[in-house]
Amino acid sequence: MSKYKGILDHIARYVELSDSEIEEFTSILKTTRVKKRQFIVQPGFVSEYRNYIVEGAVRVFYLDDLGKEHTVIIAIEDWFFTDFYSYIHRTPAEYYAEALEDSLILQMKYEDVEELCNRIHPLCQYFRLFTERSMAYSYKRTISNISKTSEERYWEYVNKYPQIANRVPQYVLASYLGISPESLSRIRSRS
Amino acid sequence: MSKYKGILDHIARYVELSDSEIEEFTSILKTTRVKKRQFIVQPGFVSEYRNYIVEGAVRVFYLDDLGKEHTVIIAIEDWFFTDFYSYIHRTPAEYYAEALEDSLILQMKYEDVEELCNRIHPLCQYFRLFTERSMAYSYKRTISNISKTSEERYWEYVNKYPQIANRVPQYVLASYLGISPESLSRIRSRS
DNA sequence: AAAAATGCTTGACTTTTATCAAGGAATAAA
DNA sequence: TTTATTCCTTGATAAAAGTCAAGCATTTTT
Repeated sequence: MSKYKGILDHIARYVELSDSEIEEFTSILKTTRVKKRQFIVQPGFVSEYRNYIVEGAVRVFYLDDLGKEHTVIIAIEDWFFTDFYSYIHRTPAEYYAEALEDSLILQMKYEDVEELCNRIHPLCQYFRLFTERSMAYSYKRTISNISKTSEERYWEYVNKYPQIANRVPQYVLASYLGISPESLSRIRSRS
Repeated sequence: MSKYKGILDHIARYVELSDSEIEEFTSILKTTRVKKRQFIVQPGFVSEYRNYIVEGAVRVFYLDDLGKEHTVIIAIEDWFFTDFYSYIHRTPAEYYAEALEDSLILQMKYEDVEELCNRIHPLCQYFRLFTERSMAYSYKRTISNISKTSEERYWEYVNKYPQIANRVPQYVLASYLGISPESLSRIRSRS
């Protein structure tokens, strides 16, 4: 099965592309394999790509002044990731993107995406609609962060993404939820 | 000066529309005046519109089971607001949008926006690019929420939006930052 | 101008979560 | 299979923030 099937299905959930448009789109995709613990994005370098995960798992995290990690994105198959601010504004990244497992990713360069979105209206629609949905989801996470207790956020995540919760290290999940690893361990033990 | 100037300038920051496209776009805008404390969106009703503030201030908040308010958006002139999840998925809203001041807003219906985005490529580009920027910003807020102390979040907000911090009630700002009103009062007093 | 409602502050106390430190379990490397 | 490394757990303590309650100040309403 083509390595493009996943991403093309993803697009097809929103818009219909002609065969030639599909061909144009797949032609900008760069296939990359990364090993566990490898960095795909690093502070100081512009995040050139939107990345789609065909197989594997990746996280995007921020390393603060005290050396603590704060995870913004935990992504598995069929998810996109990048340092979005860096990608869009063409400024040096502030985050790391790190492979949590050996992964196969598809990368599309900013300039190529913009060029295609200018030319291909349905593709522009796809990114618009998909980003709007991501935005709606992002508000939900914000509400969760400002209104729920650590314990509530943990169980909410486990219910929503049971497969991910068991797949990534606990300290990664803790740093995603804004909880110390010790506290997360205690939350899990009392129940 | 036209009440449309602000929103048209906003669009012009991203794309160029022809006169007829501008005409088509402005024709879907509904002008609404709301009084302070009036609700523009309420739980149970679908959030039909994307709302743009010409003059005034609005907040979007969630009322939890314990009766506590959690503010997701504080918006003033030249900002958009809606219950994004409800607006996009056409499901009943979970949030309130409440005018913090007497306000003048421009409302565009979901169906009209979709129809125009289908027909007018530059408008689709506008919403895509703008939403992507909102998304990049949203990640910053997430990082702030999971990695910073209440005090840091407060000063970060005051530095970023000094005019808003002095314009909205303190308990609104507290509920936006995920802090109790009492704690915010104490944070302000020690400095 | 008086009364009511709203918003802010402060104190005392409680709860939650973080921190520091040590040890154990599991996994990966030699 | 032994040794390292990584990850998780647990206990003791400290810090941060929330809660409850009362009072004051400001604005709005009558």
